[in-house]
Amino acid sequence: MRPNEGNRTFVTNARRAQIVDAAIETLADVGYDKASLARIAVRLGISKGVISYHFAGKDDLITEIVTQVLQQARAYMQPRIEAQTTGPAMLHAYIESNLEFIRDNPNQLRAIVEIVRATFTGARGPLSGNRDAGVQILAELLKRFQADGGFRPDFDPRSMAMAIRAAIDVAPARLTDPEFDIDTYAHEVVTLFDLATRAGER
Amino acid sequence: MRPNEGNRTFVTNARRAQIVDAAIETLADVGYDKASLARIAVRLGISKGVISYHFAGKDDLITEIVTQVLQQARAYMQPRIEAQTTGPAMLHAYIESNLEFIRDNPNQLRAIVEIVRATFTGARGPLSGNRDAGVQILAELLKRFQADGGFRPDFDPRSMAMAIRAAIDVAPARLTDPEFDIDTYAHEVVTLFDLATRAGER
Amino acid sequence: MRPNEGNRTFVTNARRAQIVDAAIETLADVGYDKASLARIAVRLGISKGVISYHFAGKDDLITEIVTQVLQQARAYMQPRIEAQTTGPAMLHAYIESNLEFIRDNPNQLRAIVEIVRATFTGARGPLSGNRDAGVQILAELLKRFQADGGFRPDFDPRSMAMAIRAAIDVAPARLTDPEFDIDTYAHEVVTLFDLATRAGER
Amino acid sequence: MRPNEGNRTFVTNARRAQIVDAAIETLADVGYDKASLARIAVRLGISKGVISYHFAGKDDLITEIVTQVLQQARAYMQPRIEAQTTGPAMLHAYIESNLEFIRDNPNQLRAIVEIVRATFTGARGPLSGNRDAGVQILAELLKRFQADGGFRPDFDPRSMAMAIRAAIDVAPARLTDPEFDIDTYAHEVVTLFDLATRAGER
DNA sequence: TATGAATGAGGATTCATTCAT
DNA sequence: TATGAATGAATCCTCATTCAT
Repeated sequence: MRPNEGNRTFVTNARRAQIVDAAIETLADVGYDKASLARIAVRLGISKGVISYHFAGKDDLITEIVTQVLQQARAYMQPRIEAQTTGPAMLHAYIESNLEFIRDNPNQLRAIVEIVRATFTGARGPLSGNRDAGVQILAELLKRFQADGGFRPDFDPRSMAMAIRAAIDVAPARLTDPEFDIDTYAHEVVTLFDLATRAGER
Repeated sequence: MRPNEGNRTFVTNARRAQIVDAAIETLADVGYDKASLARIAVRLGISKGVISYHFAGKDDLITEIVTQVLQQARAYMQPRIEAQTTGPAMLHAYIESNLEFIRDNPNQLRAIVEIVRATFTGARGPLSGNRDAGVQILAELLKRFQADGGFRPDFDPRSMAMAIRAAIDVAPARLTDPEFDIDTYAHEVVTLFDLATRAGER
Repeated sequence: MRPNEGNRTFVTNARRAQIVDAAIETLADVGYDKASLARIAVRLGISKGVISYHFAGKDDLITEIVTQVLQQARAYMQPRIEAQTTGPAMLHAYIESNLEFIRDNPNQLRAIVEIVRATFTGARGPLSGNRDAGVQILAELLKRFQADGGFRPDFDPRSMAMAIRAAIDVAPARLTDPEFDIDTYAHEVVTLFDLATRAGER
Repeated sequence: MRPNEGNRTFVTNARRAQIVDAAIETLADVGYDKASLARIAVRLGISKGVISYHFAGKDDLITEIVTQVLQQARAYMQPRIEAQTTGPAMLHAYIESNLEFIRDNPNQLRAIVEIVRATFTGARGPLSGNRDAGVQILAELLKRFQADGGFRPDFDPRSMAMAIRAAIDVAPARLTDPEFDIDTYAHEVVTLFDLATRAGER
């Protein structure tokens, strides 16, 4: 019998975590469609069946990864963002905490990006629901501070949010490039979107 | 015997073009990994073998798609960009012509994005070489006009180029969203990067 | 250590009975090949391992089901049949008690039929031995009363027994059909085989 | 590309027939659930993929078998049955032609019986629609001649049809039993149902 | 007694590719 | 040129069984 959510033993949770980790590394390594259960199992040195035992199916595993990483990301970033009181400070914190989290969890993020991208096309896969949740949340934040006068009033929050998220989401894939310095990039992106959103005399 | 590059007949070229078109539509429709040769062949109403006959393999077909689309894109955008003499005008033209080309050739671009994404990860696949050619070219342009004083001198061209390309490359996937208006987006992106790069007293 | 037949505790026997019941329901529900140990365990809310603990294997469980149901069936039908003294009365009792037992124990019988069917083919499985025990016993009965003059002397007892058993064994599967009335069917089958076996002037 | 029904080549049809034959033998040999595509392929000495190439899936293959065998059976039996003008003669022809066809095509019939039985349970599988077509058709025939006075008026046609079909359908599985003589059985079954349905003074 | 955990074989299906015609 | 045919590997998944606890 497969362990259902309610009552999982310690060992079960450890195995699940192990499998999730291996899956994340595999996704980061070889991409979504090459990240087969077999490959993940090999990386762990276990049988394919173990994964099937601990997860209802590939979708279940993928969902778990997304849930887990997003939760970690939220835990890291949310307090930093919500601590800010002005629009520019919020945006600064938003971009910086995002890119820092990416820097410190490159595989996790590469995996997520792989999943989102693979899932996005054709509305298939286990994510179909919350796919541009990220853009929407950021757009709401921008709109709020725009109303407060913290930003220039004449930009479209959704377009701006899309551009910001695009600038962030592109980072995980670049991390393998030795010429890419994510801290420099973070500083540049913060500055550019500060200039792009700042209220004031022109 | 398979026709080698040198001497291709008219029919051969027509078939190749046909197959490339069908492949582009399929990629745009169902994504990279579901875009099997079988699916492409069915869309054309031909046998799978035809594709194998005209292309050395799937990689060859993919490469051809990329080559062809990039060439079209270049043909459309390059004159417009090179007609400009100032940095801001060049950037305006760059962003606008990119997004216009995307608007007018959504399938081509979705296909390219699918290919890049699938190919990017793990340095495998037929694109491994020129993967951030786009970023590099744009970075060069920015650097040039930065030297001329057309842009503020203190941004990192490569980072800026990455952010710009990210904002552009995210568009094809959004085109299916009925709430997404690419013209509005184009205008917003032009404005935001104009503000972000503009030289001058602040 | 697995409990061997000799000394089984009360709890062990209770568990075995529980498992047998769940297995019967599962077999009746989803058929032989979909009746996996996992499904049976889920129906009981226990671990798969429990079944493996109490039974040497799937074959052992199946054998137990057959043994148990056949014993119940015999207990129900045998007295009724043996109480008769004439051929026609015996046959009447045989058919009627069989179909009544089926009516009152539909799941048990559906399970048995599933097992027999799956087992029968290819002489594999745990039943290979006593598979047409039913036909043989009935054939003996017919032969006996045929010798006594209770039936027409010129039918082949084995063929007749096969036809009778076929008419009976087909009933369990029909029970789910709302248009099928087993009491009507019982009456019809009794009549038809009465006519078919009756001795006498024609 | 898979050959669709419309335009099949000679070779394709030959292969399909070969596969259908091997599938029939396999079904007859080892039963429905053990009759995997792999096993069928091995019997033919071909790759599993060949079956997938010629048939859309297992269901497609099964459906083809059923269609083909039923068509052969109909072609053999229908003229014989329809040539009769009286009820008893019709029933005689029905039972006899059925059992002769079974005798001459034992594997085909064993396969069909396997499929029907496996499919029957739980309304799953590719046959769900026409499952007791056989009973219904026979019931109609009986009812017609009953109305004509060719049979005794007081039996229930559906119950009688069920019993007759049951007696017939049990034969294929018995064919492996060396003690079972299908011609004797046919004669006995004809006689018994003749007695059971015959109109007249009693 | 019972459980959770793991295994490895086997299930159907899809795929890119090859080859004879 | 084009096709149909076949291959074999890889996909995910389900299963009966075993074993340590």
